[in-house]
Amino acid sequence: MDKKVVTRFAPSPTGHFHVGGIRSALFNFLFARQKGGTYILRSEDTDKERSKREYENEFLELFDWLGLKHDQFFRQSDRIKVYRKYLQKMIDDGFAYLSKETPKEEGERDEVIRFKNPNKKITFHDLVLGDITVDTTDLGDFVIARDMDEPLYHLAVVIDDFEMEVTHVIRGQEHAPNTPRQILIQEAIGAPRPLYAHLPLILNKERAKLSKRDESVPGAIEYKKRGYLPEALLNFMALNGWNPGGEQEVFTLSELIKKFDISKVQKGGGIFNPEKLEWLNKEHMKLLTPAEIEKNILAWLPEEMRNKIPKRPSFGTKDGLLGIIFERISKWGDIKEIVAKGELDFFFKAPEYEKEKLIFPAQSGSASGGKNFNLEKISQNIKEVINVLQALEEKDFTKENIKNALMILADKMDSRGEVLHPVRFALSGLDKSPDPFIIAEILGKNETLSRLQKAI
RNA sequence: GGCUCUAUCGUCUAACGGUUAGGACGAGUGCUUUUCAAGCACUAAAUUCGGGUUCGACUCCCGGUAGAGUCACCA
Repeated sequence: MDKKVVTRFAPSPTGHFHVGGIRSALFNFLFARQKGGTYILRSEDTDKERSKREYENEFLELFDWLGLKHDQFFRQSDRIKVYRKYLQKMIDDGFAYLSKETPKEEGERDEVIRFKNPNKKITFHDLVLGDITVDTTDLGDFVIARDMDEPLYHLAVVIDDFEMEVTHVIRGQEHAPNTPRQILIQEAIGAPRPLYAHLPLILNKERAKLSKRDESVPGAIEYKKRGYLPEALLNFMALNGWNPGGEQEVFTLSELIKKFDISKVQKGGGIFNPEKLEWLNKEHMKLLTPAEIEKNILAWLPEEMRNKIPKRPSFGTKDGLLGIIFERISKWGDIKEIVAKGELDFFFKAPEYEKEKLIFPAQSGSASGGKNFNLEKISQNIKEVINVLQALEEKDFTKENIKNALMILADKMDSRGEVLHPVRFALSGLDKSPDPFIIAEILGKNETLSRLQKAI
């Protein structure tokens, strides 16, 4: 029988968590879930100077939002006694020793604990990279602890993975060169060697590793703040450096759990592509139920709009107000942007505009152009529109009926824009807007007629 | 610089000795009852370079080149 799978993701709370870490966490999570194993989250805060609880809280919030639920949680600063025990044993067994030092930098001790390097070649098998051999002689007798109560990263990691019975160490490729020294420590404390899988790095546009200080790609929690969908982000991260083989690109978390295959992980690093994330997010939004979409759009709308929103019968449909907003965004946060640009204002109050703008703009390249039209002609057209719309009953004031009525008029003109544009502009006050029929329906008969009247 | 790793369209990737080298994002063009958005269709776009091995190489081997990572009393 195989041992029960145990994976772990071990971030250090020394800065804002970056998106690259999401994928490491995700792959550990996927692998454990798929194998019915355990997924451990471990906060590596042995560096007292730089570790901050606020950063830990940040990634805790992030994983909660993403739905990457861990089975166990550990904090290394809670385990100092454990490390001390192993440290003492290593010293007793001659694998480590106290070393007198001359401090080179401020804060450095004059006595540290060094690992007695046996200076040998270590070969380990990597599930992604294959066999890797490194001569550890270059490492020298490296420092494993400042003192008995201040272990350093490599020591703490090895002890924790051993005690927590971690079977698979899945982490970023930047750790690959460090692996041999961790193996050395394992051998010294008699720990079994876990299976390693070093993931390709996620790079920024400059092809450099994503880091906590990177400005070009925002910190992970930003994606929550900007209204991305957790599953979309996860889906996107999964597809950077891994691919199940088919042509499907949109996956839910449970599909990812089923399809994940560590042998299909890429070797080379991949650049983080924000446009693709944007597209994928929209794809996941389309998977939401109408009720979920309504709830989210309403939640992201400013309060004053939310309270005054015109709820026509068409409200929740593709051609209703929600539909209009939905097709213009690819993440919830975009709502704030279109609101800021004033693109929604006309639904809430009659637009102000210069009357000349009612004139259908001359088509570029068209010989006849729009010069023939003047305000009188436009005014005449709008009057006819009003007459036609008057005839519609309040209950029949729907997109289809309005369109049928107006198109008859529009088709009589040299160009449909001669009537369609002034109507659209009178209703919206914008050069670019949804089509006039939809706007009219959303506004309702009274408001539509009043705005047209005003235009005249 | 030493060590380690990597290399298919601009980007993410498929093809694990035999394909007109496929898909997606993005871009461009066009269509769709004015515009915008959305949608649809089409187009352009890649095997880093040399050598081998083989009937046949994106695929295997060697070398060059390029890129990345790592060499802390950080993780």
